[in-house]
Amino acid sequence: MAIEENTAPSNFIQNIIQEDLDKGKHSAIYTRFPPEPNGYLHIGHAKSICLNFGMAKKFGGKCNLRFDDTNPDKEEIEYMHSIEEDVRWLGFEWNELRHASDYFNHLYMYAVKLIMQGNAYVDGLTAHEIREHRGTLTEPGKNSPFRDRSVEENLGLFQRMKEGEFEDGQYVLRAKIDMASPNINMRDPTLYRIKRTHHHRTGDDWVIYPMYDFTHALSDALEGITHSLCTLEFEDHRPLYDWVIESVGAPCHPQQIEFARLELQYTITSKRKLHQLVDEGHVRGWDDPRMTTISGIRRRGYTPASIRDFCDRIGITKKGSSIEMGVLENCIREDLNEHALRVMGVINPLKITIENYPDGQVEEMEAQNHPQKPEMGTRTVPFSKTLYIERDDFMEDAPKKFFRLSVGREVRLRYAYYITCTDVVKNEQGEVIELICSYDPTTKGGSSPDGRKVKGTIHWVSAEHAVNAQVNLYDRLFTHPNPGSTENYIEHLNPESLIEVSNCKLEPCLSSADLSKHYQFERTGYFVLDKDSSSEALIFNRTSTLRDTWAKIDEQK
RNA sequence: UGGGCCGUCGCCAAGCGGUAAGGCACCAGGUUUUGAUCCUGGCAUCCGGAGGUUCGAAUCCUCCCGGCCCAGCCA
Repeated sequence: MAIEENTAPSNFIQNIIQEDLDKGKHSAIYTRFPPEPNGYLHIGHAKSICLNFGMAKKFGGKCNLRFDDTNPDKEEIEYMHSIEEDVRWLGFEWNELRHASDYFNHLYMYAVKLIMQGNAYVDGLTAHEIREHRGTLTEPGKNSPFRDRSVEENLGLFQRMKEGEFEDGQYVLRAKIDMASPNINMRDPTLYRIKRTHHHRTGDDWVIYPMYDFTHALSDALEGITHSLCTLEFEDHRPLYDWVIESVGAPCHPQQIEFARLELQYTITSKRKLHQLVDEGHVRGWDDPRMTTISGIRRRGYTPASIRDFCDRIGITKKGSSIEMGVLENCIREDLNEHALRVMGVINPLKITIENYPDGQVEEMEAQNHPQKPEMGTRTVPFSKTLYIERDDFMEDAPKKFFRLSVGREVRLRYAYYITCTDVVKNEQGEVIELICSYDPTTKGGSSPDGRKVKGTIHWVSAEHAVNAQVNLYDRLFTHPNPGSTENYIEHLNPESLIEVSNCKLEPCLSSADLSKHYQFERTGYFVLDKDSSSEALIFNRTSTLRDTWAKIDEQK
């Protein structure tokens, strides 16, 4: 843990904060993570969470969790709960939990102040007309005919907007800035709109709701935020952010700093598209283990530490970039290699009978829970005449480099005996359904007194003692490295992103697995119990495979 | 094309005028009762390109090339 906290490389935001602290601009820093509660958090949010909470932690400052709940059309309580759960799961605790809606009264008064100063006006143009007046990227906009209403008239109209005298869309409050600004955000942006929607927190108290640019800047200022960290697309909004704060004379002026959002190859990190995957049933919910939502990743078996490590490794810059999946996979493998209990599980069973092993005999073989960590202890695994091994560990016409089982070849059964395959049993279709083997009784525990070597060691499970389970094998959700950039990303869904395998044979101790334990099924991958699992029907999710150099060699042929 | 931002190894990323960190990936070898782990070594004479300033530039200046973002009463 202590090591983890110190591995994050420096980044430009950290440098700015350090400098502000050194120069005495601030005595302590205050950040915030401000999601809109309109969906579940994803891996991209994790980057922002780790940055905001991480900077506060590093410099002994504070960080708030604030729900940016100014658009009741899209927001729900359910999302707020999931967001809180996800932030906590990642290992962070907020200083205060706030909502932009906490400030609705305050915000309204600031708006009135702007009007009185002549910095805002009520516009009666329709949305369509406002768009036409805005101009284009290369042409300046035109002033609204209502731009020069008197302060009194604006005040009256704005109050009547608040009191619900008008229809939705009939009027908006706009900042009076500059319709000819080369920055389109400064062409008299909308500050308030009329929206008769029930708000999940303020109920029907309001029929006017403040817009993001107005709300966000002032919420930051009201909370005493020192560094307002957001993503690159808000760069053009910074002049407006500053304008709002300066114009209302807010108590402090937080510094907005933008960084690049996370792009992860072969996935999607857009709330809208994640919504579509869920709504159209392409996945089984927000927490489907194939989703890169925090809840999906959690169900898949990723650990909070591995996600924090990932966020540290990818860095913070202003450069648009796309991270390879391998980085994320490496993070979880590194963590799980360290902490996961080793067990044996056969995903695709092939029966073997050891003909020279006594009928009915059962031996308890001692196995280590972690070969590099004796302190993690040992367990016993029952061994008998009839076993299951992995189908892939047998090959009829095996090449020389194949270190596993084939007729006439000897391998080691992990923690048990050396066995040699003597015969193959096939069904009418010619498929191998059973192997006949013999064992060497002098090799108990897996080493031979004569010192002879075997190249391969394979895992196994005693047939009569095995527990049955369903195992879900996951692969990347998309076959395209950047599905979000394609015309129709749905077309690029990976049809093999989930393979459910039933009747897997696991060693007995797995019957007492629980959600908190991570396992390595030796030689096949890291697994975790699924939340839908029950003692009658065990279900495991594959978090990740192990690195597989054999597969790589095999592929090259 | 008006404005804003960005360009250092396949993917990330340090570097802030003194002569290219690190991680992932990849390659080669060693250890190993997981073809896992672990260990060792290799992997940019070069920093989008061209000029210029300087004893000295990825770092400063000029021009050019390429990419991303902005015209919601979304955030």
